[in-house]
Amino acid sequence: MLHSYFDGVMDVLSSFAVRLNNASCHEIVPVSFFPPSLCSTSVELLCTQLSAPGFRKAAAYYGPTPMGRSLCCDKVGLKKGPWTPEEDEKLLAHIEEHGHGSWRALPSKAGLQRCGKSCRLRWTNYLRPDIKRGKFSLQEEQTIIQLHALLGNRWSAIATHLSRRTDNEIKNYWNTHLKKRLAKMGIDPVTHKAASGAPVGTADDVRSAKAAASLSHMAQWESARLEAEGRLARESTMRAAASRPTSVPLHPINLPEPAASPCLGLLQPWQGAAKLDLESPTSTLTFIGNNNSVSLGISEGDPTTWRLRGDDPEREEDSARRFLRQQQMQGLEGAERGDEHIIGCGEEPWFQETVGVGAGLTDVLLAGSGVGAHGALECWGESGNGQAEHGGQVSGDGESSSSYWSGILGMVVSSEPPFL
DNA sequence: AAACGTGCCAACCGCATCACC
DNA sequence: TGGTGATGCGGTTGGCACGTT
Repeated sequence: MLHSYFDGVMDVLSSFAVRLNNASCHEIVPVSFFPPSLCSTSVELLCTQLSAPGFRKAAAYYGPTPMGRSLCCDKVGLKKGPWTPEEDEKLLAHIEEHGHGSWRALPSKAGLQRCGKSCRLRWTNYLRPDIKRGKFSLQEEQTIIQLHALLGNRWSAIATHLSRRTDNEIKNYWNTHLKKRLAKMGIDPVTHKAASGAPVGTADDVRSAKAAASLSHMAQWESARLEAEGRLARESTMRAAASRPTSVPLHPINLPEPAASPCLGLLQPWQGAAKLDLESPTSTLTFIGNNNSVSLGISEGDPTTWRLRGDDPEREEDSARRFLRQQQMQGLEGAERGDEHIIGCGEEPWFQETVGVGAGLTDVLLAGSGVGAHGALECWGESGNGQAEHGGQVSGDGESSSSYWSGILGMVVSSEPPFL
């Protein structure tokens, strides 16, 4: 049995005359490849044969293992670990010239002894030219916390709200910094609830309850808004496509892959929605309470400005009216009292211009809770190194960092996970 | 100076989902 | 419609850097 098995292995390997150098036995054949009953001497003997010219790394192409599971290309024979500058250079040069195309095919084309998966990761998490690196700003931190409260560990969705940050970077930052800080403050970083017995929430239960209600409502609000937006976006796209010459792109042509809409990104995890075919870096929704006039729009900031706002006022108003009715039925006051709620990426220039520094999701989250302005916005002051991060309502009186976290605390305390 | 502990982050792994046939 | 390969995503790990003892 054993004999025939390894005969089979050798036959298969023989069919691949892959000549590669400098690979040790265990680099070309995974340990799991061998039956546990095989003694180490036999393994070494077999390895010696496998290491012979013509057999090296051929196991990478071998099919089912004795366990019946096919081997992934990156399990065997290919280089792992940190990337060298030379490899980076090769990968960059190849992608700049040809694009990445099929990641699986890329390594051989680029002359890299890596699997496609590794190349993709290296590109998306490190080499991509539009990646922002370095210290996270307070605003980015706040955005991450807010979105995490809404989305949970959906790092890719969160990353779409933090332009130029990768999901991996955000995930790492959360795990190494933010989670610990929340935990220190007595907040469960998973549920964003006050941990039992923690000092959090003892000051003002009513306020906490309102914050929870606000956050929960926020999720519902966003869901309804996105539903309307998604429909509008699809319709607008179709209209735009029908009326626009085909040579006029929606997106800058030099963008290889337009960034997915953050807000549309939110929609998917919440509603399990299918992919929408419209991308924009944000969307805005404005309610003006007195006359129930509503504008629902999707806009994209510079340099690629195209607006759907007002494309079809009747339809937009219909969507928003329905949403307003829904909110009224839920006893929501915020949408009716003239507040302007705009959700988006707080760090984006368009966002700053539209709603002012420091506003945005936080406002919405805190609207009606009594926490808002003093809870979170005023405390956006200084980062750890003392550098002013935001021009908004910085207290400037030394509260800065601590009050910032107090604001976060007020926001997330006792909140319920959305849509569960 | 050495040993040890901790923080950090790039990279890996496995599963889920998508796309294509 | 099911199968298969490609890709995306989130959890986890390995190893380096730095601080502490």
